[in-house]
Amino acid sequence: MSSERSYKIGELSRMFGLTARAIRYYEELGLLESEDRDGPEHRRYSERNAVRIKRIQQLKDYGLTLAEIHELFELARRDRSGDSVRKSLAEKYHARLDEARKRRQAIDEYIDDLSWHVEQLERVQDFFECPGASCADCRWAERCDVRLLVSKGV
Amino acid sequence: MSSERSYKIGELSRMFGLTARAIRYYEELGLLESEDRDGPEHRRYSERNAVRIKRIQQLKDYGLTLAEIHELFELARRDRSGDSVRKSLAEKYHARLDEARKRRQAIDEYIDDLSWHVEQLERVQDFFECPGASCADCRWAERCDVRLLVSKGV
DNA sequence: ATCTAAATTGACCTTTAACGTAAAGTTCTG
DNA sequence: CAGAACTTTACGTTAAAGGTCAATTTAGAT
Repeated sequence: MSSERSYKIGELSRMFGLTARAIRYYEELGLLESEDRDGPEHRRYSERNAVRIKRIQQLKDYGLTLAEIHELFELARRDRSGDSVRKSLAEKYHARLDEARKRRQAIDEYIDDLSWHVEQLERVQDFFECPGASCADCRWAERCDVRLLVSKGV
Repeated sequence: MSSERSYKIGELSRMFGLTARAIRYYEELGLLESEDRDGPEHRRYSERNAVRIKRIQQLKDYGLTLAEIHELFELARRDRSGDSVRKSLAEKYHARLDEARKRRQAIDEYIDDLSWHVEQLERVQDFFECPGASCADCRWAERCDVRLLVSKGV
C-alpha cells in the first residue's frame, strides 16, 4: 500500500497549469473536496482529487461545462454502480457527439464556400458581392436566393 | 433597367426574420449601408443591401462572427479594382482555409476521443473515475497521465 | 523566534457577442 | 389626422469561468 500522499493547492496548480483560484473555484462548485480542516488551514487534496482535476480537464476539453461535470459527479456519487449514471453519461456523450458532428459539417460547408470564393477570385472581376444593379442579374444566384424572397414580395 | 426598389427596415426584418434592432446593429457595425438621409428619416436600403443581409446570414451560419464578416466585407471593398489587393485577399482566404482545416482536424480528434469514451462506457465497469486507491492502478492510464505527473513529483 | 512564501476569505470585477428593451419623440401612410 | 412604423440614445442582458484586490493568516525553513 502506498502511503496516501496529499497535495497543496500550489502543487496542483503547477501540475495542471491551473491557478489556485481555479482550483478553489472547482471546490466551491463541489467538483473537488479538500480534506477536513478546523479553521482556515491550508487546503490538502488527496491523490484521488488530483486525478479528478485531470478528469475535469478531459471533460472540459470535450465541451462539457463545469455545471454539467458537477452533475455527472453527483450522479456518480449517488449511484456508484448504477446504470442510471452510465445511461445519463452516455446521453451526454452522444449529445456532444451530435453537436460536434454538426460543427464539423458547418465547417465543411464553410470550407466549400471559401474555396468557391477563392476560385471566383481568380476568375471573376466583381467577385465578392452581387454586382447587378438589380438582383435580377445576380451572378451569385445559386448561392444567393434573395431573388426568390424578393419576387415573393414578402 | 429595373427601377431600383428600396426597402424599409420593417420589410427587411420580415424578409429575413431579423429584428429591426439587429439590422440597425449591422449597419452600425458597417455591414450595411442605408441610403443617405438628411435628418432622422426612415432608413431605406437598396436591393443590394438586402442581398447583403442574406450573405451575412450565410456567413454567420458558417460560424463567422460579425466582426469577421465585417473584415471580409472591408477586404472586398478595398479590393474593388486592383489585382495586387486581390492577391492579398486570396492570401487571407487561404489563411482562413488553413485555419478552418485545422479546426476541422481538431474536431475530428475530439470526435474520436469521445467515441472512445462511449465505447468504454459500454464495456468497463468502473468507468467513471480513477478507481485505484493510488493512481498506480489507474485503469485509465493511457488517457489519464496523471500518474506521470505524480511520479515526477511535480 | 522570525522571516517569507504561500494560502486564506470575501467581495466585487471582467470578458464577449449580439443584440434586447425602454423612453420619448418623429415620420410616413391611408 | 390617427396610429403604425420608425427614429435616436443609452443602458441592460446573458452566462461561464474564473480574475483581482485586500487584508490577514499559516506553514515551513532558517
